Amino acid sequence: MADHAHHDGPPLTRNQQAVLAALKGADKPLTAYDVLGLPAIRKAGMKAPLTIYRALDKLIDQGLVHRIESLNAFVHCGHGPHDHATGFLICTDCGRTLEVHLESCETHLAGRAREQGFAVDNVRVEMTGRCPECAARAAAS
Amino acid sequence: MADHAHHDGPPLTRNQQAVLAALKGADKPLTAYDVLGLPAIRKAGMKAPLTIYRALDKLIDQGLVHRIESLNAFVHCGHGPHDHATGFLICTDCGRTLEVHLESCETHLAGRAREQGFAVDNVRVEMTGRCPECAARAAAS
DNA sequence: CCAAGAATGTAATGATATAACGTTTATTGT
DNA sequence: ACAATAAACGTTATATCATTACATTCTTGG
Repeated sequence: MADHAHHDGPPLTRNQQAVLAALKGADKPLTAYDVLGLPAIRKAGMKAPLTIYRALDKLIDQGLVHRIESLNAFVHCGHGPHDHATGFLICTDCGRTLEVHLESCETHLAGRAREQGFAVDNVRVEMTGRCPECAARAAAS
Repeated sequence: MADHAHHDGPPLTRNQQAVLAALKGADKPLTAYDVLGLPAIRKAGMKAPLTIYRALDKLIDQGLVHRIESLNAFVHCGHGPHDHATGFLICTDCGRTLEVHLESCETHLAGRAREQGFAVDNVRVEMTGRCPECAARAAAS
């Protein structure tokens, strides 16, 4: 099996692979400096923030990683590349995020924009709240 | 007329008034350091970033100002305080933003979250693209 | 007035992100 | 294969965004 099973962009470089693997292995979004601090990343020889940001930029271009604006953090896109808008559910208790696809909503949102004469390129939705586990734990207490 | 016509929260302090006035006078979102650099702000005696951030925090609490996450910038809420979600249309050419209300969309978005067992507190939507003026200018060239 | 809480001032620092420049590695055309 | 080009990378410094810590002043209710 190729090292880019769901992916038809250019093959990933060593640095890009290392950063993508780091995000895949994390259970929540990581900042660039979080990534930089990981042993596996240091082992791969990456030691400057710019190295991480460059890899992240490419991964984002290819749709393999998303940036969570309100956290200044990055998360692996579990659904593989896709072209419709995505939303993120961010748990304020545990910090984990869930990605939701917004096929239908996107049309609606972009429509609200078009009413204003605005030509939309990109839609980002971030919602904070409690994930099922944390909501349950809070209810139990 | 009182100095808080559409507003029933606590009266604004001098610093808060100065920062709010700065944002009202700007034609696009300002960063905290943009605000700090304004002559009117220096005249008001504010000279440290923290002073600006503290005022912004209070204004945001009261719904008079919104933070645009993807710009790390702040904008006056032209609609007065409100409790439904808002979206921002951010022009990538001129940097101006338009605020749109998402009464109907919010339900939809929160519904997508609820499907996942997620209890949503807060919804933020940011869309990038071209404003009517910049789209027209681009088409003309 | 006086105590309590909120807001502010000041300095230092922490956290996030990019610029500038040179070198190395990969790709492409011939 | 080889040179030309482009992409990625390394290194250092720096720019940009935000908070901690602690002392002081202002406001407000008793």
